[in-house]
Parts: sequence; C-alpha cells; structure tokens
Amino acid sequence: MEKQIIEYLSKYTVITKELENAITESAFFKNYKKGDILLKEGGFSNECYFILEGCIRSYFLKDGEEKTIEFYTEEQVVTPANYAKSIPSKYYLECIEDTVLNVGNPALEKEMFDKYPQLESLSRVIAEIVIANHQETFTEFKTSTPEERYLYMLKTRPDLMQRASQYQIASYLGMKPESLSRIRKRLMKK
Amino acid sequence: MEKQIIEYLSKYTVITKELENAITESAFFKNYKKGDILLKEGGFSNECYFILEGCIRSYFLKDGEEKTIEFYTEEQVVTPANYAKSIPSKYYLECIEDTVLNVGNPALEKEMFDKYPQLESLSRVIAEIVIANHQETFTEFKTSTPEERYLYMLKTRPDLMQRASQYQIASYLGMKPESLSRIRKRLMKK
DNA sequence: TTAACTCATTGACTTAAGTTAAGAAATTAA
DNA sequence: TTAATTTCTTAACTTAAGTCAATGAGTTAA
Repeated sequence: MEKQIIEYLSKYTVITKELENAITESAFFKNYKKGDILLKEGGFSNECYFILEGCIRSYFLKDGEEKTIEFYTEEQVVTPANYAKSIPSKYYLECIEDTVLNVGNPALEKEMFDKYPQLESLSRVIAEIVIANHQETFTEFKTSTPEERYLYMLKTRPDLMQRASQYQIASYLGMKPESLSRIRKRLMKK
Repeated sequence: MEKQIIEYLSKYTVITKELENAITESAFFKNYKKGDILLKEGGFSNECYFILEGCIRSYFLKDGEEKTIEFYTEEQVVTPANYAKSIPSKYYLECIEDTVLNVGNPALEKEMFDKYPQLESLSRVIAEIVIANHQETFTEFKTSTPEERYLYMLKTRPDLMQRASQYQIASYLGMKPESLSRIRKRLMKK
C-alpha cells in the first residue's frame, strides 16, 4: 500500500532509503464508501489526500445544480483549496466509488518538509507540472466545441466515462446532460 | 526596480535581509518593445520571467487563428511550460506592450534554491496558490455563458480590456471576435 | 416484487454563437 | 498625408446548445 506513494514520487526523483522509510512509517490511511463526503461546501479542511484506489469528485451547487469541478483518481493528489486555512470551502469532495486514501495534515507535512527538504523541493516540482498540465487542459477546453471536449475526454480520461454518471460528466464538460446525450447520439451515427 | 520583487515575495513570508541582498544582487533585467517575441512555437526556453512592467500574452495557432492562452501583467511570474526542458514550446510568448522583465534561468534558480531553501519553500507555496486560483478561474469559465465570462473578466481583470485588442480578448474568452462585438453591443443597451 | 426515485433520452422550441461576407474605423507605414 | 493594413462592427444565415416537458430505463429501498 505504501509502495504506491514511493513509486509515484520515484517518477520524479530518486527517493533515498531513509526518506522512503520516513514516508512509509508516517503514512496514514483511510477507507471510504461510495457516496461518502470528505468535505462540505462551507466546511473546513485540515487534510490532504493521495488516492491509492477509487475516485473523488469535487463539485459545488449553482442554480440548484451540481457543477463538477474535477475528478481525481489513482495516483492523484487532492489538496482542498482551503487546506490548512481558516476559510470555508467553496466546494464538496465526494467519493463516487469506494476509495482508499493516504491522508496528510499540515503538522505532518511541516515536520516532513523540515526534516527532508528534498521532499518539499519535489513538491514544488510536481506543483509546477500540475500547473502546466492544468493550463493545457484549460486551453484545450477554451478552444474546443462541446463535442470536441467530449472526444478529448474520451481520449485522455476514458476510465471516467465508466466511473462517473452522465450528468456529472456533463457539468464537468461545461454542458447540460441533455446536450451530452445528444452529442453521444450524434457520434453513434458516424 | 529590485524592490518590486522583494515586495512581491514579502506578501507571502518574511524575507531576511540576507536573502533580500542575494536576490537584489543576482537580479537581471531585460527590456522589450511592444511586439517583441520572447518565445516561438517550436522554440526552446531557458528563461523564466517576473514582470515588473508591461504585458505578455501567450498564444498558439489553431485553424490559422491566434488562440490566446493567458495574459500576464505586473507582479506575475511567467514560466514557459518547456522551461529547462528539451522539448519544443507549444506556444508563443509576445510582449503586447513595452515590457520590463526580471529574468531567471535554471542555473541561477538552482543556486538560489540550494543556498536559500526557504526560497524554494516559498516557491512551492506560491505554486499551490497559483493552482488554486487557476482552478477557480477554470471553474468560473466552465459554468458561465460567453456573456458572463466577459463580465467576469471585466470585473477581475479590467486593465486588460484597455491593454489587449478585441480579437485577443475574444480568443482568451473562448469566442469569436464577432461574438464579443455583439456581446458588447448587447450590454451597452442594458 | 413492487413502488419510488434517480438518471438518461427524446422532442419541440428558443436563443445565441459560429460562419461568411461586406464595409467602417483605427492604426501603421510609406 | 495618404495609402495600406489591421481591427472592429454589422447583417444574413446556419448550427447547435439551452430550456421545458414528457417518457423510458435503471436503481434502490420498502
């Protein structure tokens, strides 16, 4: 179980045996059931997550509808925007499958960063990769039609098509469920 | 001139006199004219920038049209996605005004991070803030109509309305220049 | 096993963005 | 200062997404 985290980090840099042990020993896990809410809109957060198994969806309510912000799956880090801050969350975090998480907190994070500066350095590098990836996704979104966005998602995150419901996917793609239904029908014929 | 960088960093943490001096002494500036290209699509980059004055636009070509990815203005950091990597850039960086930049490079960055770990720590913190801000912008974009997106930009980045041309703003907002023109006309009447 | 509920599909209609093309306005260069 | 070029606006038309409403399919719970 701990291995997954080490494997993930090892993609970016060499993890010394010492650091590996420190991470393994301090690792803390939690299990959630499908439908469990990790964070509520208006709530506070002192936890960040690394997904070992399962899927988390972030969403908020607008005009009485759920608007999906993001889907997080295996090997992804979820840091609530209000993590370690005393401001209320703007969104929900919900497990849309049974989910196993590695859970972090500000105190542990600080302790680890102080003890192993290379870990904070690695976090910076990963954060910058996340920024670059995010910008690419956003750009793709802005320059595409709803149909193209659906096709792009099919190509880049095909697993989500099975894991999430259509109305969740629709709002993630910035469209109405009816439109997604029609797009799928249209593409069937081709 | 150096003061701006120190002021910017001081928003997030206390900058010791020693670090301030190190930053000030190693700071390197460049001046550009309106229209100058900092990076070409397909080109390589070993520079990152902190904008002291002016405006940089990132864009690429799709279907023969310029698609604006982002506008960067005073106090913003521009790190090309291929910075310090041997992969070609997917986009252009263009000064849309006369611009004054503080220029960084991988070697200097490494030297400073090694000497002042708190600077790398700060970079991580800022990177995470950038991620949170970016996600909020993307979410706002996804859940809004083109007209709402225009109004949102008017509210959050009013200066850009003067600094960039309409076709640049239109593609930044994910619409055609004709649509932006019509939206503006529609809003005039209200 | 049925009843209740949620989710997905379909159809008719409305609305606004895309497309194409022309011309006006503004900017830049000769 | 004029000519050339670029940018912006407008109009007519096409296309597809949003809206509203009904129905069908699938899931969950009594």
